Amino acid sequence: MMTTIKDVAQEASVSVATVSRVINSNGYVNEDTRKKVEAAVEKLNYKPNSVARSLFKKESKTIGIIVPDIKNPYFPELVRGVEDYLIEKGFTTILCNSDEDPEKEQLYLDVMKQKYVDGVIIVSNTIEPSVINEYDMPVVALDRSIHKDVPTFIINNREGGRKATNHLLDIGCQRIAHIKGPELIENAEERYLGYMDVIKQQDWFHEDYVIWGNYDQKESARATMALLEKHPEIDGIFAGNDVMALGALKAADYLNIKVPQELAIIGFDGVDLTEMTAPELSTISQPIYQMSTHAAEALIDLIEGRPIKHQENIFPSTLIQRQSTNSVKENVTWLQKSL
Amino acid sequence: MMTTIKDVAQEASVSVATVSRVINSNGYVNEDTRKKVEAAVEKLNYKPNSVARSLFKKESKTIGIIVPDIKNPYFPELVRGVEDYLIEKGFTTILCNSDEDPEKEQLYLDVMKQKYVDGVIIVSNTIEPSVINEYDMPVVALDRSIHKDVPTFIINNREGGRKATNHLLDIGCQRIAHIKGPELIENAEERYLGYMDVIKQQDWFHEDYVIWGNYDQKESARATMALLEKHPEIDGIFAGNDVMALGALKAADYLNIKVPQELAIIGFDGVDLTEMTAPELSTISQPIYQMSTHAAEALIDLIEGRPIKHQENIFPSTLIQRQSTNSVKENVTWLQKSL
DNA sequence: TACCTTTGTGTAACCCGTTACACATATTTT
DNA sequence: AAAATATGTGTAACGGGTTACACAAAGGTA
Repeated sequence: MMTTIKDVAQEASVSVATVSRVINSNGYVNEDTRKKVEAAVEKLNYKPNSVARSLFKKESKTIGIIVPDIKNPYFPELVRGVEDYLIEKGFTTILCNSDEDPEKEQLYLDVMKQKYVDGVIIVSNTIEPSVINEYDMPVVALDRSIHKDVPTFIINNREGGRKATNHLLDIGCQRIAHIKGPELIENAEERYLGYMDVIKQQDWFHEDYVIWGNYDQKESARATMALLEKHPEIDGIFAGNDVMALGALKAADYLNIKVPQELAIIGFDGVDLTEMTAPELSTISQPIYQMSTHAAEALIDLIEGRPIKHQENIFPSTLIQRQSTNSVKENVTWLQKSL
Repeated sequence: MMTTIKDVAQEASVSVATVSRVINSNGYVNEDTRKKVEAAVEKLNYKPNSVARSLFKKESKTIGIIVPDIKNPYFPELVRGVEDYLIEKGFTTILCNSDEDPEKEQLYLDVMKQKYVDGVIIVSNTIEPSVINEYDMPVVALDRSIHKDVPTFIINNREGGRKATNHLLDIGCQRIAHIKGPELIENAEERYLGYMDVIKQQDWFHEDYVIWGNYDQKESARATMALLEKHPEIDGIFAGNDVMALGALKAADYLNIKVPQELAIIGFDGVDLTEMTAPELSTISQPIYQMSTHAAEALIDLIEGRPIKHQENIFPSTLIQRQSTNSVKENVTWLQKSL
């Protein structure tokens, strides 16, 4: 059915070893022989069988990426960056949704190990470093750090938290609340600490001003409703991610509080969503695509035995000011720009 | 390094054939022997090497899914449905972003063929049926049909288009425009035809009322701006997908047109996004997750040689009415429900 | 000229499972 | 009791590549 290396060898009247040498460009091959073989390959439309090659070489030109849930708007861009980079380098990408469940993570790692997957990019805060060790595969951590021995690609979340909070102060907010992400997720904690760094010097700070949104829009909206009803003095909200910021926007809309005139809102991550709403959402933007291609690049370096330049790669975040933190609703949006 | 079937055989003092019989539960194995082998497997923590198995069996327990772009909000849910179903059945999922480029599609198919990928789920309107034929792999088409010989999982887009348009009429719209998706995409054409089915009987219909949004928010917003400025009589818009509906919402906001009081907007697809905006977006919802698990199920049936029940699987769409098509802004949202 | 190195190619072992086939013993069937 | 069938297990070929090793011929060096 499929043409094999034997067929090509026969067609070109050489041995399989020679064919192998030609297609892999290694060892000595006479110029005439090479041409004969290439002609045979062409004629028979031969494509080497990756599985056979994998078996011998103990590699698969495949990597896995484990994310909590591809439906979370942060991850498609991340995955896209990884996949784009890898296909370019001749690798295919296996997608795994872990739901932050350590058992699922291990199941995926088991399967991948058995398939000789060459390496894994992991977004996780539940996985134990010892587990990774056990599998003895190249691993890099993306968006969330796992252990100092695992090359890590993240942004400075704490500084981002400070940027967001300072921005709200800069535009004149007097009482700033924070919607915090899940307790177990390190980046949520860091963003919160960034907020605290700035806010703890303010004499008006009140512990009620930190609410809990679980990186979920609906929970965030409910919590924001409760907050705004109890503390109508709040005039600025820094949400730990964009989805929660949209929840806050929702709550404000429901309570007929005008954004940004009466309440300024800023999110975190810079997902595409933030440009889609009205008002458009200010955010601390992560270079998601860049981070992911760099992580993929590092993984390939690990796989191919090259030294990793930096174990810890911290990318800069960028404040993007849009309508949700403008005191006058007249800043330039993409819609205006394009007219 | 890794334990192999030989190690297990030695540990249990049996042949490799017997070990293979035990782990695959086929052929005759004495109860005592089985236990001995199982103990050895346990003791050595043996996991069979999938690559060796693949080589012999010419199968890989891996499938591919080709989507235009995982960043498009419609696809994460689709991919999630497929992945969830397949991991359950012991298959892993390779993700491919084609950007609707036939060359990329072929590149992915080449790679997958070489890796003995067992089957492919394709979302494409560019791929030629002859190409699929060439590869001789199990294929199902999802969201977009390819050819009548390829099992297809879609919704009735034309009927959905009619539903959307009729809904706008039902709530009292007098002049209804349509934002059409890309010309080459069949489902965009169908939704447009559904709109026409309803609208062509109206004496007020004007060809200007159909504008072109390319399934893109920004293009849609621009086109809508132009439309509303030229035709202020428009009081209802049916957008060919949710992202374009958000573009229309954006345009309305920019022109200070109140939604839904002055302009009703309805989208198509039912992606999560539609619940996130304020106002929440009415939409013709697709059972995305269901469709994708059914497609995955059919693919497995094909792979394992079972007959496919239906070549063409058309799922029902559902009208979801939310704030963007309510003449009074008081319908129940998830935020209210949860209070 | 004798010896060494480089070039060129084939044979066969190897990667690690699966299974056809052979063979032996146990259980039924007639 | 003989024949037929079911049960249990091992040997070795196989899948389709890669590469160590052997060997031969050509080119270079002293």
